[in-house]
Amino acid sequence: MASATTKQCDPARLFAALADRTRLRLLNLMNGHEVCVCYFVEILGQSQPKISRHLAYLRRAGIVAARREGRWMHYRIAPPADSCAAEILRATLVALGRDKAMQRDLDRFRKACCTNARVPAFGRAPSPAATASFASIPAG
Amino acid sequence: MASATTKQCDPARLFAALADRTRLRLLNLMNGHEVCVCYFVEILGQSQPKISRHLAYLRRAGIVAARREGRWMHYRIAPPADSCAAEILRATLVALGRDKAMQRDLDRFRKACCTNARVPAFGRAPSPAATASFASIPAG
DNA sequence: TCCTTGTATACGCTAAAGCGAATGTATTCT
DNA sequence: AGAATACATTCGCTTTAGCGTATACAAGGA
Repeated sequence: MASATTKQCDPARLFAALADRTRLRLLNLMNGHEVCVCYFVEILGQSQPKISRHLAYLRRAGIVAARREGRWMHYRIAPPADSCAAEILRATLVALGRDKAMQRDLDRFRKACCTNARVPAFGRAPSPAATASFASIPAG
Repeated sequence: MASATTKQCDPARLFAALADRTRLRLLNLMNGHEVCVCYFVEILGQSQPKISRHLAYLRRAGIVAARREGRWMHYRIAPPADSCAAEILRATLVALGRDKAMQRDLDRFRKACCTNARVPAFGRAPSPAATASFASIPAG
């Protein structure tokens, strides 16, 4: 209980975490889902270390949380303890939902989920599971 | 009218503008007021070029607007055209209002406004004028 | 145990951000 | 016109961020 005062409400840190397009794309994909790293790599078309580093960044910023399942790591959005930070993140996710490129990412994500077993890149990776979404986005 | 589609809704740019403590302090002071540069310099205790550069940054990001009055420049928060960006900015200002250091800045600002003519640093600078505030902050 | 798979981290590099100091520019005062 | 005031911009420097490449680690399968 010593660290109950979460103390991480420094807004500049939060904004620094959000000030990168790749990280915003990751957050957008995690909006409402718990996503495996291999999905990020496939959908964003970026190198695995790059994805991994940005996920670590988001994790250190207290925005996302991770869960291991065998060899796979699942990432999800973690509601910040500070209500103001949570509100900013919520507004951000809504804004991302309006971005064309972000919508295309989600389209590819949905398609990948359907054809999971058929896409070689995903191997035997478990399918993404739904989480509480911060902002409901009409699908298209 | 050719640039009616404001197009500047790139979230990463907005967050980059917000990802600096000095700029957040400036925005906080502008919340509800149109503020002269000399006030920023005095209250933040930072060099004038530094203040000026950060104000220029915020202006290029489309977050603040400036108005000249004789030798003085007044800066104010400019509501972003994009509603999502505006919402993020609003939430940000609310968050800043909870920050201790930001509250102290506002205290010093209010005190400076009262003793305007007596503080040498302000010379004959006009007093700040109220603007629509994005987030009402209880002065406690 | 060795090999493979999925992910994280370390390293070296390049580009960009932020800063202080100096200088430039616009406006007013005398 | 010349000096003073208020602010903006430039320059050189240091720090930091992001990237690709290579490597380390962790778990499962053979």
